[in-house]
Amino acid sequence: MRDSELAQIRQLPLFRTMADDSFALLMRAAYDQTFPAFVQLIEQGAEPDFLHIVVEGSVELFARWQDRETTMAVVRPVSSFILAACIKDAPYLMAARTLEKTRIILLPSVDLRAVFQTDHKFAMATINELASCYRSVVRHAKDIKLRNARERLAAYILRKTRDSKSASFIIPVEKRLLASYLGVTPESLSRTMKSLQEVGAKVDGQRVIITDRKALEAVAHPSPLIDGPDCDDEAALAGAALLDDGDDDESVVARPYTY
Amino acid sequence: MRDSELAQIRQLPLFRTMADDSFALLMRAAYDQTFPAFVQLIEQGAEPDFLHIVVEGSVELFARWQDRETTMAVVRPVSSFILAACIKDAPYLMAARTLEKTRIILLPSVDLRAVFQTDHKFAMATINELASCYRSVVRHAKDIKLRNARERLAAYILRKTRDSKSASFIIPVEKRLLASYLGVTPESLSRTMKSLQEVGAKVDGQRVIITDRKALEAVAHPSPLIDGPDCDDEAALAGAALLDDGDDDESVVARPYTY
DNA sequence: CGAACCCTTGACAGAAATCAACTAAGGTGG
DNA sequence: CCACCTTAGTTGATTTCTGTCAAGGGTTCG
Repeated sequence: MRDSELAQIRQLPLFRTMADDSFALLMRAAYDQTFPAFVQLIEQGAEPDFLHIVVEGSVELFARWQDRETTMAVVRPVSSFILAACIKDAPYLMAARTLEKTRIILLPSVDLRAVFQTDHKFAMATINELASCYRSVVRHAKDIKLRNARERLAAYILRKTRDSKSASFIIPVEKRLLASYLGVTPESLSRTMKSLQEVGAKVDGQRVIITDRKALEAVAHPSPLIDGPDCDDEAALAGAALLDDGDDDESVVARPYTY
Repeated sequence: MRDSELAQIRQLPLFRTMADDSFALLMRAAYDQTFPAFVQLIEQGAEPDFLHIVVEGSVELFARWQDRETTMAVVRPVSSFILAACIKDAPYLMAARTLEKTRIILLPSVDLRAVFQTDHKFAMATINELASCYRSVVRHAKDIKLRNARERLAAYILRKTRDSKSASFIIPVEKRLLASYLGVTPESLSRTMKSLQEVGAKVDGQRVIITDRKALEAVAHPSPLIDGPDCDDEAALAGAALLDDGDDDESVVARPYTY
């Protein structure tokens, strides 16, 4: 593995505080692999062999049931995913696939479990990571249960432009994926998007332009208790991730789901 | 606080493995309070002062947005809730109210944070607890996003009778609350319940009787990746909780949400 | 160029919410 | 003890939202 990646991983909140030799031990058996686009990395129900860390590219976490699928999150560099399954050594609840050519570091989960048995700092970091992830899913569940499709989309748009000066942004994923994340069909998303033109959001291809933020806010009623802290972008779908440690309600960007 | 409660709490997975003096320190400043029914214990957005442990009675965790409410979980003895908020020292994402006369132990969250800085065993237990809670919410989100109301209800009924010999059970909460948990209106639940008569589930007041389990399964397609491990009951809404440690996919009963 | 795929649009169907009325059970107070 | 009130639950009528099915436009890529 290249030193530059190693350094980058070392700076992740999860690994930053741990002892040098713990880190070395963890990385000793690590793999560094690059996958093409649209490769399924893990299947739900499988046993967790590795903690995954996205170094370049992006990964979709999704869930399947019968013939249906829903995307739960998109993980971007540099973040880990499926931490919880690795910790519990229990079957993955979600599946994962690359959305583009993606570079992943794979840490054997046995090593992971061994190391946080001995390295208290690492255990503390893990606690923080898990608590953040937990809160992320709770917010997602609240979003889905409390708002309708229109309100969710409006809220998403506001999240994506919250702390940027700009009144427009590029949807960072295929619209069908955004639809799935928001819990609607692509057709519904398309129509809903159109209907938002009357309340302040125009769409042009992958670009969304906010024409009336106040009006949008009147629809979405954004709340930090659903949309996350002010500083962060949509953790799950936007998320350039973060070398920053902070609390999920104070950091620059909250960590995406970890599963 | 009475010794019997103390012993019971000590046996919780979260506290069982920690050092005696850590436990004593944690309990030193603990309150033991009994609340009447329908008292709001915490409000969403508030700062977490105490980790709550339900000793007797039951507590609803719910979320609010605009004029809407949705119940996220019901916590029963002996379980803690709002662990994640206490750890992160970040605002509660959910509110909590008693559903009946309820006895609660309150542990100052500053003590909590202090103790797992020093007690590695406790940190490990916290990691396990959080990972379980995380997986619970993921399952809830999957349930909501992947199944429709009818399928969710059928799955709920199957969960409630999964490992019992009996073909019937008593709905442990008001139906309106169950409706909210399942993400539908009370009217919808009532109608959906009725519609399930044709596929194997009769309802008589608070009692649900399964007349054709196979037919119900054909609707619900129960899966451990949504409905939880075989051994457990619906963690959130059923949950007599558990002095058992186990992994959420192996224990007798998974721990409810912790927030 | 054609095939495949994403997105959009339209027409329609189905699911669930809303509004309203009614029943039944439990509690209160005369 | 009974009239009265409140509230949970049910049922019916209707609207609203969202999904489904089908078709067409636009892109990309081999």
